[in-house]
Amino acid sequence: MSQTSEDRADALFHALSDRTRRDILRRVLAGEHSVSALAAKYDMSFAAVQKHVAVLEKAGLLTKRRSGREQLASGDVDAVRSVTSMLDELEAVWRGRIDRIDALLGADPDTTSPTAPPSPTPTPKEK
Amino acid sequence: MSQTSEDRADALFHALSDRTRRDILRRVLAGEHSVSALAAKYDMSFAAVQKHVAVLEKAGLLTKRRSGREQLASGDVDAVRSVTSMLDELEAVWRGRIDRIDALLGADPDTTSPTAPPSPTPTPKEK
DNA sequence: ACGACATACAACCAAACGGTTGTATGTTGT
DNA sequence: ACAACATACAACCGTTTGGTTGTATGTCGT
Repeated sequence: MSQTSEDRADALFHALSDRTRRDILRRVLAGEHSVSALAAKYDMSFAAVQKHVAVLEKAGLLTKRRSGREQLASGDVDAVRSVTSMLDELEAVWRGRIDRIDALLGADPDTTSPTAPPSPTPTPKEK
Repeated sequence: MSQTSEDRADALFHALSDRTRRDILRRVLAGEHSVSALAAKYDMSFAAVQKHVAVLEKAGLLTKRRSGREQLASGDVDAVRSVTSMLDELEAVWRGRIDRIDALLGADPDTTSPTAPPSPTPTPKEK
């Protein structure tokens, strides 16, 4: 029921734990790519790549947009940033200042990030 | 055989993809804990927790140090930072600043042209 | 209308994962 | 010496993962 931040973290880190998916993510962060354009880059079946794209999409790391018969995928940099902030939280624990573990989901105002755009809360989704 | 950076990324993200392991990592980043002290915190067998610790150790996220009959684990914040820098690299790709990353991508100048901002933003980077 | 293309999805399979119990080995305190 | 503790590790088991092939549906160009 409750979409805990841990559920989301599970999905994000799991999605990032495969090198093909990380590579796909790099490409779609650089620009839109259709699923078949992506599939052409890898030595595996189209269906396999399609599954990888689906994993990334469910984790919120990319979004798809239909254009005719193609499905164009683009990376969501905010999701990447949300992972970064989870790691920053770990680093904060290391420094000894355990702010509030449950503040990990968002609303973390005092983030000393050099390029901090005002888009904290990642896309809420269900699983 | 030297493990490639992708192998290392696989291990790091996989290690972080389990919530119990993330919780263990938080604890050992805050301070040293013996394996049995960690195991006492979770509703699972000692062996299960021991396996989680081993996964974190193989990924380089924690190190163990023997003290008598106990094995004291502490988190390695540098490993956490290395993950952060991987994500920063992804964000750099998103910004269009593909420094030497296209070499990692395989250097296929094919579908790369969509959103290419010619903005030479002198944002500082660290890795 | 039709064929080639783009995607979606089900069924299947081997391997890896996350857990268990059991056993072995070393360490500490009495 | 010995019992309790701390750890390591093997064997096993059900589920998930990452891949395959096959089939179905929708879209574009001619």
